Parts: sequence; C-alpha cells; structure tokens
Amino acid sequence: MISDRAQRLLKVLVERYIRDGQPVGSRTLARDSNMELSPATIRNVMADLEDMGLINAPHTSAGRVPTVQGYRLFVDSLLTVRPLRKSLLSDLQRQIGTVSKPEQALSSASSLLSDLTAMAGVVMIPRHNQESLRQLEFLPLSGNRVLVILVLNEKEVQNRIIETKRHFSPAELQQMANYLNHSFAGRDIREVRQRVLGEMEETKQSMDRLMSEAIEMAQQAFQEQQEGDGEGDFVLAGQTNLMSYAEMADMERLRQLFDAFNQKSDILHLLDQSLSAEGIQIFIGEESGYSVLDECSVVTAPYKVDNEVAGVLGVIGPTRMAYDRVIPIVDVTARLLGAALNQNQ
Amino acid sequence: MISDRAQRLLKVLVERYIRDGQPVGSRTLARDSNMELSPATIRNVMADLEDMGLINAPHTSAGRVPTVQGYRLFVDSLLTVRPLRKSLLSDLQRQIGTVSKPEQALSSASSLLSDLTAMAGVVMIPRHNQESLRQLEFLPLSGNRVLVILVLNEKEVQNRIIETKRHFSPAELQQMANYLNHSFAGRDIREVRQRVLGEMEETKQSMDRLMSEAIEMAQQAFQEQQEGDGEGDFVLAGQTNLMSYAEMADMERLRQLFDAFNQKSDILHLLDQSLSAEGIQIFIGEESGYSVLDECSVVTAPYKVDNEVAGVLGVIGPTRMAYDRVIPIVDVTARLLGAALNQNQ
DNA sequence: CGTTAGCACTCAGCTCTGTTGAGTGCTAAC
DNA sequence: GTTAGCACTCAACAGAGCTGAGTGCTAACG
Repeated sequence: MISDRAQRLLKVLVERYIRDGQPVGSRTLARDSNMELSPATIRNVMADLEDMGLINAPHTSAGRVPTVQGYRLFVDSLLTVRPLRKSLLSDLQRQIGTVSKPEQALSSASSLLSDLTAMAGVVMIPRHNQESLRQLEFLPLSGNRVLVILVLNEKEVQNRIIETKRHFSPAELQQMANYLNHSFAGRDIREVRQRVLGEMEETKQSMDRLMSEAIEMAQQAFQEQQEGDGEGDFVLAGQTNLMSYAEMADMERLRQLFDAFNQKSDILHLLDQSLSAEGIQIFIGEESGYSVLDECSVVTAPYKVDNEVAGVLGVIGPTRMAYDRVIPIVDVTARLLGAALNQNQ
Repeated sequence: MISDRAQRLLKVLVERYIRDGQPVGSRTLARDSNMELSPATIRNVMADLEDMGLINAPHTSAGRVPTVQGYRLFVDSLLTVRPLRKSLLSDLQRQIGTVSKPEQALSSASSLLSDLTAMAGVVMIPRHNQESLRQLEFLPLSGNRVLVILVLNEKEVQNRIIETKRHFSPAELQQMANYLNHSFAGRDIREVRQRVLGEMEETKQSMDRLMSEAIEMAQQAFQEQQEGDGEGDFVLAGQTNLMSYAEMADMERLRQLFDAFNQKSDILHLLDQSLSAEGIQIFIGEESGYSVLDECSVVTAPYKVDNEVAGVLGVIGPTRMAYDRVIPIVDVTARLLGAALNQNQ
C-alpha cells in the first residue's frame, strides 16, 4: 500500500526532523534524500503520506512533521540503529562493572543513561523474585511492640515493627526466633509465607503454646513484608535535562511530568508493563496511555539476573529523540547492569 | 537615620510588591499607605530610600522594587506576622500528629509546608545526636566478607558489609558478637567508637586473640558507620510549585535549583547552618552564599526532640514571598513535628 | 503516466513604527 | 516641609510591511 519510495522519503524526513527539530519542507527533503527528484514530486509524495496519517503540517505553509503513527512506522521498519563505538562501550563497562554495591550500580546506570542521551534515565530497582530467608531476629520494644529484623538473600536486611497480643520477655522472643530460624531458614520467602499459614491451623492446639504464638508473629512479620515489597521504586537521573528541549518548553506539561516523577505511580505502571516484554520496548507519545507522557517517548529494556528478568531500565525524553542512538544505549546498559548485578551478588 | 515615615512607606511598598509582583510607583504607594501624602512627596521619600540602597528601579520609569537589604530591614523590624487561623492550626495538628511512623511524619510535614506556602518544603531528617547501641550481629558472607547489623536506639536498624583479614567461622562470629554486645550494649555510639580505639591498643597482646580480632572488626564496623551517617539527607516536596513563579521563569536558574535539590549538598550545608540557630532563620537572596539560591529566600526553623535540636525544616521560594504567612507556618510546623516525633518514639 | 516547472497563494516571524500609560526628577509656588 | 505642574523616559502593545519558506494546482514534457 505504501510505496518503497514513499517509505524512503519518510525515513529521511523523520531523521531530518529528529536532527534539527524544524518542520521539513519539500526542497530540503529533495536535497537530503539524494534521490534525484524535484521538490514538486516530493510534494506529491508528501501529500500521500499526509493522507495516510504519517506526517502532518503544523500550519498551512510550514514543512511536515511526523505524527505518532509516522514515528511508529519509522521505528518499526525503517530505523537503522547505529552500533555503539567501541570506546564508548568499554567506558560503560568500566563505569557500571566496577562498583562494589548493587545500589551503586543502579544509580550509576541511571546517571549514564541520562548523560549519554541527555534525557532522563530511569532504573527500576530489582525485585528479587526469589528471596530466601536467612535469619530472623526479634527485639522487644516498649509496650507490646516487637522489632523484627529479617536477613534475606545473604545480605539484604529489612526490618519492621509489629504489635503483639501480649507482652513477651526477651527470653521468650529469643526462643521463638530460634524456633522460626530452625524451621524456615534457607527457604524461599513465599514458601515461608504459605507454610506459616498452613502451620497456623495445624499447631493451634497440638503444639506448645509459645510455638504457636511464634507462628502467629511470623505471619504478621511476613504479611506486612509483602506489602512493603510490592510498592516498588526506581532510581532517576537527569530530569533537568528535559528542560532544554523546546518541545517541553511550556511549563505546565513539564511540571506534570516532574510531578509524575515524584509520585512515581504512572511511570511505575509503564515500567511494569515492560517487565514482561522480551527486549527493547518503545512507547511513542500518547501510546503509553498515560497523559503525563503525551509528548514523550519512553525506551525501555528489561535486565536479567540469574537469567530471570529482575527489573527494567530506560530513558524518557521528547518524542523527537535520536532513536538510533538511544536504542543501542538502553540495550547495552541493560545487559551490562544485569552482568554487574550477577557477578556482584 | 531612617525616618519613621520612610520606614512606614518601605513597609507598605514591600507588602504591596509581595502581593502582586509589580514594581510599585509613587501614586500607588500614596493610595496604599493612607498617609495623606501626595505622590510627589512620596517620590522624594522613595529617592531617599533608593539612596540608602533599600529599593531600586528596574529601569528609568518603572516603580520601585525592594533590594535584598530592603527585604532584610522589612523582615527584621517592619514585619507584622499574622497568626495562623485556629482551623488551620488544628488541621495541621491532625495531619502531622496522627501518623504512626516517624518517616511519615517527616514527609507529611514536608508536603504540608509545600502545600500551604505553594513553594518547596524541605525537612532534614533527624540526626539522633545520641545513639545508643542496642545490639550487634555478624553474619558471614562469601569470601572474607561479613554483614554487620546494628540496632540503635531501640528500633533503628542499620547494616553494612565489612571485609575481614581472615575467614571466620559462624561460631567464631557468634562468639565475637556476644563479646561485643556484652561489653558495649546500651552505650552511646560515639563512646563505643572511642573505647574501641582505646581497647585496640590495650588488648593487642594481653587478651585472647579472638577478642582482639573482634575489637578490630568493631572498629571497622563503627568507622564506616560514621561516614554513612554524616552524609545526611532530606525530604522534599513541591519543587514543581516553584515553576509557577515568574521570578524563576528563566529555565537556566530553575534548572540549577533543581539540580541542587538532586545533589542536595548546597541545600544541606545551608540547613546545617540553621541547626545551631535558636528559632526561625531567614536567608534572603544572595545572603545564603550559595549562588544557586541567588534569587530565592529560605525560611528555616529547627525542631526539637527530647528538648534537643534534632533537625531543621523550612521552605524555599522566591525572594518575593509572603513572609508574614510563611514564618508562622514554618514555626508551627517545626513545633508540631517535634511534638509528633517525641510522642511517637 | 509519472515527473517537472511555473505560478499564485499562505503564513510565521521579523523589524519598524507610533501610541499609550505608568512613572520619574526637577522646579517653583504654597 | 509639602505640593502642583511640567517635561521627559521607557516598557509594552499593536499595527504595518516585508521576507522566506513552504504549499497546492495546473499545464507541459519525455
């Protein structure tokens, strides 16, 4: 339906528009395309492209600008990604690979994304989909409150406060912790959750009263746990980069976007969607479905730890971004971050 | 040196300028001041004020605008703060007082500041100036690395990883932790730090080898501790409010400010200065000494827990802010936050 | 029949222009 | 000391006119 020639011209037009942000006219396109066509011919083709909804003119006598559908076609079948330069690649490797703490790897990945693309870089913090309980500790607080410390996955420490039905002595708490550690240490946390629920029933009468109380406390501890975990979070760098783009110039739109960064929810939903995708995913303009991102594009890639998808990272910028550069950057960063987290854990 | 009449006029001028952001001319001022003076007289007075460096005119035939010194005089001796309305006060009390977790109190204080003032609200997270060690735990990791868990002040949990000289068995680690808990539990953390250093020397040969190794590890654990602690941090809300002020309109200035929020260092230094002050502190424009804040004013107040200054909170906005409203808001919020943290701990 | 040149037309953006209104400083009179 | 009057300044706005980039349409060309 869409001729080869028209596609080639669309490609040149989009590239040109991405390069300097001005609507592209027929003469410019004729020169740029190296196709030995006169501007008049180009104009005919452009009229066709406009009918197809791939480009449009901001006003009667301006050049043409790609529409969302135009970008889509461009990204899906016209784009030639340019591979990263060797030197840049080893730079990246050094900067992500050499950090000691995993949180550092995340934030440096985020900064790198934002630096390299001059846009905003986001890295969703990994949700370990397999968390094994290593050790559990109870410490008494004032009243009936107890501080629970959970050590997960070798070296991750989490803590929360639970309210118990009666007061427990330090010795009792110690005993309960011993029992729970003995029964559950080394198991996956989801398994623990389930077994705790199961044992609740089972031990109601049959067992030592203290043990069944221990199970009850464990249930509380792990239940809240789940909630705090699902919240999710991400590391962001370079929002301010977005301020320089003319497309974002009107304060109101930018403000909404910044607010979204703070509230995180919309952005998180979008990243969540990308979790299940295999490789690079691109949301152009309104495609994302979140109105805050209306004149933005988002390029994401999941990263893997232990061959399991652990999280997503990506870049947020104006629709008119250099996809050919951004895509490999996001891709490579995802791989490198996965590798760094793997080796480092 | 500066006549009473001139002061009264300066006050009206500043108030007027704060109200609607336009340079104030002699006719307006004559009307506003209710002083039965003609514009011509006012002009004479204004010329005097300009000579004193308290106001100036953006261009030849515009009205006058307060200078930094003008604001200073206004804030220091002319300002009449308007007390908060009863209803607002009880609103505040409800919103800060009823949260369960201390972190929630901090972030809700920050949001309240930003909502009420329509500017950016900052709350420095409290640095407990007295941290007592409650319990310490060592867990072996791969290689010679050990995970240290510190429980401070009843319910605060911190953890870090240290590298040991040789490999320790879990039993050894347990023994060392027992020893350290026995010797140091309940003591102030700074005291622990000092005593650890002292005992190092003392125990070098005289004691059990394991014990002296324990001391060495403790030193590592607490030393890094200090560093992580001094970093400081704050909760911020409502940066985007700043985008609506005409004063901040030029992107570059705003961008610098946002970057400062991210890097936090400049802002933290400023807040640090306010830690030692008794009550409300006000930095107007360049007074702060940090060029990012050049056209901003910062109003801060320390808040107390246990009658000891625990942290600082405040508001950042354009120099032209409604000081008479902002000051009581910051003041009351500081008190309420202190009360909330007190009762809740 | 696809391609091209030519032509009339549109429109954003710029500069130049004059006008208006708010404000000033100065001087002389009250 | 206070005020009225006057000449002057200047930002802001609106209108006019020009330019350059671009368009759609039509008719001619290979």
